[in-house]
Amino acid sequence: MSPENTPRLREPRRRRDVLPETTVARLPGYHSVLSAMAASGLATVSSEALAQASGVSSAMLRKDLSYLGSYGTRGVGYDVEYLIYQIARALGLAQDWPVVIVGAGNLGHALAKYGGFASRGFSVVGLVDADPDTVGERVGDLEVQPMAELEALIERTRPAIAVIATPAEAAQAVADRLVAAGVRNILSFAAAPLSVPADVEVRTVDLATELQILAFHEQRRTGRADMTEASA
Amino acid sequence: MSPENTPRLREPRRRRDVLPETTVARLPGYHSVLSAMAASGLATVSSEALAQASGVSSAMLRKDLSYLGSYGTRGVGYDVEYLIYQIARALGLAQDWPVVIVGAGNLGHALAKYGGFASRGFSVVGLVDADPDTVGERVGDLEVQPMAELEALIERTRPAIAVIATPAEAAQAVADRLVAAGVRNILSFAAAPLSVPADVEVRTVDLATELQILAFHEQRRTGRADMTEASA
DNA sequence: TAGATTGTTAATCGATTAACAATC
DNA sequence: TAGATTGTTAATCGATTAACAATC
Repeated sequence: MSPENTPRLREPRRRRDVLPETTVARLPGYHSVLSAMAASGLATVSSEALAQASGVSSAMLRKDLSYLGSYGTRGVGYDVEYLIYQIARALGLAQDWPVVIVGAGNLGHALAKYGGFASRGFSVVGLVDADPDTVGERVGDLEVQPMAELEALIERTRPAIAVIATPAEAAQAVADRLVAAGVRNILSFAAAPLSVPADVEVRTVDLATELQILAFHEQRRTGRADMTEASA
Repeated sequence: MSPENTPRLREPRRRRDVLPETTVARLPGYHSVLSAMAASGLATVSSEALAQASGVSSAMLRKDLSYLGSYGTRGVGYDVEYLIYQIARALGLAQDWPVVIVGAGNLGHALAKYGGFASRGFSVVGLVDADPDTVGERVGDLEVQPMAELEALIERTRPAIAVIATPAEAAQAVADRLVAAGVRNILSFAAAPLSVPADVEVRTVDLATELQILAFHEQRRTGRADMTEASA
């Protein structure tokens, strides 16, 4: 980035292409709703209708789309196909991204076979596990590789993303090896804060925490005596 | 705060026990870090040390904890055991929450067997699937029930939370049935916006979207020609 | 008392919502 | 032209960070 005309002093909003993280997180949803609309033959859609179908407000939708550019027509709405194309381009949906999964337990196993990835442009190209009993097992058309092969596997397949599906205790060590091997994007299912260099993107999905958050709401709703209830 | 002197007109911050959603989402992390500390014999911890280990700033940690009450000692720090107890109480970790899973495909299967739930107070008490070939299959010590049994299962087990692990197309219909049967907390893995009454809590985890967000960053990092790069 | 560290208030930052001028 | 709807600006809201007085 920054070809020859380097920014003068401090650039006011870095480049032009910085989408807020919250916007990026919503774009896949718009894309999938639009795809369904296109499949049902819809040619044009208003921000109101698309927002409704996506479960957001129309103001937020228009704001989100405005970061991509001006692809709507006032008084008319958005061309469905064209908007699909623009969102796909922004997200990098055009290409196929190779993914390596570390940990072939229940979750790693399920993720490797998960159809939802392939359909959205991700190919699981490798699956490794520390347990010798699991190594060699066939999962879909992959064979579980030994942990020792991790670096060689990354070297060979050059994954854009690595998924950590190991126990929490192993997660940091795995992350360190992934980073050292050149991986810059990690999706972790381990309930442990990962420490990585600033240029590495990490997203953590902790399934038990998700349930915990819901349990908290349930507890509040049913008014557990020790928590709420103290009013006269 | 305010035991008998109930707030006059509009209460300024609803009750007293409203934790910001962001705070609730971080409490499980603090709890697990503290548990590890307790296991290693640590009796007391400062906000600085706990924050560091949890991957947040000490200011944010203190703010989060202050919503629960004043459980630290100035000049000293927090008593590890006591803080564990208070967080557990706030989150509802004391009790065991029954969970029903709808959809016994790759993901539902893995979730039913996932050890991370049991260890955090959740018991999977039922697993249903629409596919007659899957019904009757044994998963852990559960047997996959037919979809028609959903209401009866809920009636019998009274789950605090239901997990939707069906294809996106089926998700809304499943949610409707869950809500009608009395479920008030839903964790959905289906990439579809669910429409539910206001008193129903829904959390959506879309695995493909998580990868998509990372792919976006990878694309930006490697500077795909069509996205950025247009400057003179 | 001197040093450490909490709990809280105020400042900052970012994201969402509302409103409307531009324009099809 | 009259009606519809975008793209954007300004207002609001909420969450994070900084700072520090209270207090162990």
